[in-house]
Amino acid sequence: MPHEAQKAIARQSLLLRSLPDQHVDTLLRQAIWRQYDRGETIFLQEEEAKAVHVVLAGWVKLFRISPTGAEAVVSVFTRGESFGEAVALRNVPYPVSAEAVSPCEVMHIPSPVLLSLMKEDPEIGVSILAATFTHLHSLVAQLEQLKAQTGAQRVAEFLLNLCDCDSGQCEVELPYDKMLIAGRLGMKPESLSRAFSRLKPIGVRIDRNHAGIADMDVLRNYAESDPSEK
Amino acid sequence: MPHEAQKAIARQSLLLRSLPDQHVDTLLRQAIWRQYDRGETIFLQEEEAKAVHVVLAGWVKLFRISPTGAEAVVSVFTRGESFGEAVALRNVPYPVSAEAVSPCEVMHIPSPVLLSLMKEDPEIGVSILAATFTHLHSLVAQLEQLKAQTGAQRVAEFLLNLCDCDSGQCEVELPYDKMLIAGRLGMKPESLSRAFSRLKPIGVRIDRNHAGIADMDVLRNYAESDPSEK
DNA sequence: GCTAGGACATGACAATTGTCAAGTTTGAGT
DNA sequence: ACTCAAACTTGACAATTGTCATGTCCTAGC
Repeated sequence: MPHEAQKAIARQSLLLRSLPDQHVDTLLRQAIWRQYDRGETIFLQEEEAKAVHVVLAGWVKLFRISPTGAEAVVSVFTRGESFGEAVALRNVPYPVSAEAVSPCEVMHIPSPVLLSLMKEDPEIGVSILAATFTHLHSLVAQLEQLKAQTGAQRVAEFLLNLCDCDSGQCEVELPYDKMLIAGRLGMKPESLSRAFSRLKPIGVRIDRNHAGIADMDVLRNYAESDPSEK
Repeated sequence: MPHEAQKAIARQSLLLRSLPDQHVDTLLRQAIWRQYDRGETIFLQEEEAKAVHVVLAGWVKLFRISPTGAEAVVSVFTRGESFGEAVALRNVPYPVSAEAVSPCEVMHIPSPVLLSLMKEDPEIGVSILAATFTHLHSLVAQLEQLKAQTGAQRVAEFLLNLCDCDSGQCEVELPYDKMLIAGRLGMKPESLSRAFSRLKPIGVRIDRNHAGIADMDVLRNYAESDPSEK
């Protein structure tokens, strides 16, 4: 039972925004609208994909549990972002699990609905590819970060991506748990704490309540400088 | 001027093998067939994508140069594998560069050809999504490795994926430079050397000529065990 | 056959990160 | 207001990895 506001968010999502209104209406009409509590599972790794998911509110994490039991966070999505496109259209098992990390509203588009619409208009395929490419690109960026930057530099880049403004002093508010941030950046919570300590000398001040300020230019310079110069 | 053998390899690629023969013929007829020397660039990061690429022979690496100048290897492709699908169909710039790391034969399918065929048959879109999903999946697997495994464990998994057999003693042949393997696994060449040393006690013996043997079961057990137990 | 350069191995050392073990802070529930 | 658990910080220590330097092996080119 979606509100108009929720529909508006869905329409603005990368997945749907370039499609003709008529198709979007069709999809929204047949979508499933659900709420999730913090910690609730949306789907599990190896489960077969039956829908594409669009986050309308809150935060959702995608993660993998390795054979050793360690959790690796793959990505974290919020309002207007979608995931599971490539998997849903092929009836293959999810390579990751999805869990709400805050109270969430999520729209599910059943894959048969998407597939049948795609047969009518191949443009749908392009939209799905667009969303999938965005994910590919963000994974590639993450790989580069992990392979070529230190922990503190990854934190600096994470803060940069959080802010709307792109230069000068900026207010920052961490969107979720530091434990989750640590996972997302591929480190232990203790290392994240130390990374924040290292950023203090360059003017980053974020207290326990997860808010603070930082200078974007200084951060960018730090993130892009050679690790061996420090 | 493709040989029949090359065409056969192209037909077996993940990208084309599930398409009707008629479409494959159309694509092969309009494809561009090229050779590359070791070290030659196939395309550069930020360049606009004009084609999808299918490797017919040799090895191609995709990599990014970070702002600091460090190179991060994203993936390495060989015979029957394709790349650039999601980018080519959207006229966006490549997020990575591509370079031949051995003498190569590569087939290029111009994106307009693919796009126009896709309008006739949406099934093409599904094939492209299939290939794109494979890349997504492999990037996710790589992220998990980097975030949850030690260097030596990543090497063990790399060796596992090289072999056809899945248990017992196996012959292994490293497909390319150790420098490149190190990049692919997110470490320095020196660390790779040390990782190989650590695998010696569990029966992995690979000499300078890049060939040797290893026990798959022992390797799998090593790769999946908790790093802290060692 | 000789030579030069690149790939690779190894040792010593420094920097980074994980691990373990305290302590503090915070917030939800009583 | 009190309590408890979880999130977070910090310190000490160990393990891993990067860096630098050196030496060996292999190969392409002369």
